Amino acid sequence: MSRKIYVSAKEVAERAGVSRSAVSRTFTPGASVSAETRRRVTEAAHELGYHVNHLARGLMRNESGIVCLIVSEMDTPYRASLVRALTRRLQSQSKVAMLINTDRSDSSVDQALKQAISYRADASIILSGMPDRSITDLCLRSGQRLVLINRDEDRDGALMINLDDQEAARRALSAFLEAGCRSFAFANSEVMTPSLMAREVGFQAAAREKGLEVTVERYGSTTYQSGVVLAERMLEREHRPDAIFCANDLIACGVMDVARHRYKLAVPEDLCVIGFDNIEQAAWSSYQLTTFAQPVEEIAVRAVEWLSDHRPVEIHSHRLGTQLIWRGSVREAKS
Amino acid sequence: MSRKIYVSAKEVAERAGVSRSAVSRTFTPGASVSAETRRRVTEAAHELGYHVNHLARGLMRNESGIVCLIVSEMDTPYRASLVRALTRRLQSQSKVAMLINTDRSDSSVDQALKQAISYRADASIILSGMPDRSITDLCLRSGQRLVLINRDEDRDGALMINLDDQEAARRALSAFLEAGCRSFAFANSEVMTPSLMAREVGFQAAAREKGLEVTVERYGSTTYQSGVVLAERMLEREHRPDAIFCANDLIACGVMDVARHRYKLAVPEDLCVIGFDNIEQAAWSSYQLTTFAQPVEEIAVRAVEWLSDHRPVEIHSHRLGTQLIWRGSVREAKS
DNA sequence: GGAACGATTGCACACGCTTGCAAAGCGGGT
DNA sequence: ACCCGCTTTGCAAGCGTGTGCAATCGTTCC
Repeated sequence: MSRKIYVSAKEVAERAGVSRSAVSRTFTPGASVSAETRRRVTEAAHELGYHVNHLARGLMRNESGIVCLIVSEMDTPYRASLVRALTRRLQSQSKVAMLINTDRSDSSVDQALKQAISYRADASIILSGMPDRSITDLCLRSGQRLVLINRDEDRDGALMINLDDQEAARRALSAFLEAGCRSFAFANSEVMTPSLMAREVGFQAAAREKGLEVTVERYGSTTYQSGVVLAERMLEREHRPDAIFCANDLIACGVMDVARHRYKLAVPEDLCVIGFDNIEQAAWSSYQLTTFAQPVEEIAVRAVEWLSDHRPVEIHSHRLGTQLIWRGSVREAKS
Repeated sequence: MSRKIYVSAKEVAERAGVSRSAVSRTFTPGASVSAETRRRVTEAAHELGYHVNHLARGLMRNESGIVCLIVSEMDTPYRASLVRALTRRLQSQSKVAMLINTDRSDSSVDQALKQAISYRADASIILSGMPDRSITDLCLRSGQRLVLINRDEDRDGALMINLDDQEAARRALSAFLEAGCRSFAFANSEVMTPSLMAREVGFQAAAREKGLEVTVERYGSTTYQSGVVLAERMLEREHRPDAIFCANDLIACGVMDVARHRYKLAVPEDLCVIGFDNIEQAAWSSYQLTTFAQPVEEIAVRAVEWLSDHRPVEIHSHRLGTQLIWRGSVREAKS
């Protein structure tokens, strides 16, 4: 099966009886072509099924139109929705997403960034892991733009988009307090992403300000199964918490299921739960989880608008707010 | 911010004191280079941060290494897991996934395929929608490989991967029968994908063979919310079904939640439910949904192995089996 | 009619890479 | 010493574009 079958501008030019440059210009917005030439070219192109070769164009322009999304566990609800929002946004700016899957290891993120470089991506958006500084430097030096989402470490020249996790944690605590809760716990994974840690630390700090203690438990990664284990550990105890703030909606779902099915606790009467992310399942009637909504759409907008912003960049960091979505996993305030 | 900052093979060659071809060959597996030259080149390359330009390489070789994944609603659990499996698999073959989001419309799929052509993708994998024949023909003529997953329509030269939906539907019916169910329903969306329809038709046909009737209800798309509406319609009736086969796990979750919370039915005692896909949530203890597992990994393997298979292709179609995962949403057979 | 001017167009080079081809190097066998 | 065969290397052509530059064309104005 031969392969050099794509039709080229040259063939279109011959068919249309014009020079090759005319073809090129026809497909270059803002170039100078007469209406007649353009017509003949587009016609010939259509007949032959010609499409500009973006690889060659990228070679010339030093601008491939490719943006790499570097992400691990992308089948997780929150990640998936973010990836979707980003690809949509990119497409609307006539860029295209190259999806690179990593495991949690930073070395695989390094590997992914090298891929990005090889394909001369205009930018890379990192949703998981933290690459080595030498690699990010290389990216930046190569003229690539870099966006870090929810990774706190600094990289000069990269755009960092973060949430106000601490603020959210404080709100969570006051929601619990208004509901009359007395004993607080935080259910975390062992992943220790800065943003996850900020939730934990923020929750603890807010409690301490009120003279309250928080039991922190950590286990595994940010999954439903971890939530199951965490809940078992927490609810086994003598003094069970009556309020659990979870690093994550998935964990929260696991916690709720164990609380209800295994310990026969009623949510929110016996136990209040707050999650984070507002994944789709949080709204399902089995959970009705009160949680913080990540501004996924806004994250995508900010990330992508920064990519196409050709001015020398000033703002390198956004801290976006989250919205507390009230559902049924926290008691109504006693009025 | 200037842009032509990527280091090229020429610079590496100068630094290493060799010809530019030597550099090229160093990075071409199987090319003839002496150990010494290779060493000097890799060293220089490393120092300068050189990475082969895949755009230019693709231009020469007529092989970009890019594979387009064309998909709608990719934040849906099943889709997300498939996308993940595919990207992983592709990466392991040192290909890379370009992710294109479409809405349900076929025209947006056409658009996506044109993108694929523009980037000279080696192949396109279509997970949603059905593109116009003229476009797929163009793709094939251009030497692009095409994989259609779960879309039944024929396209000569494309690989089609389907599930044995009908067979699964039959198994669902006999599972219900063994559980002693009497009144059967099928909860479908209005999407009418061939594969969804096969489940419906297969279920109905199997029932008819036993002289039984199936109530079919269709609504919306294949989401949790549709499941909610479908369940309301079905359970409102005089004669409620005591067995519902759902086109989809998401629908099944919606159905179960409505059955339990709104109609106070016990699953599986009052109502048996079977889903399809085996999404992660099906295993959550709030659902414990008995469902058919799609062989996601195998789909990915088959799709990708076909892409790198350079022999003239013979087999153009796979029909893969599904596995019934027994959980708690169907009664045990009375022994 | 001629000049001046702007809009089009074609030529040719550049982008960074691969690869066929021929020249060069190297070693061994006679 | 010579020749043969194999490996290594450099040269240069080509992949499909974009674009600066100069040439051409058509129009308007005096």
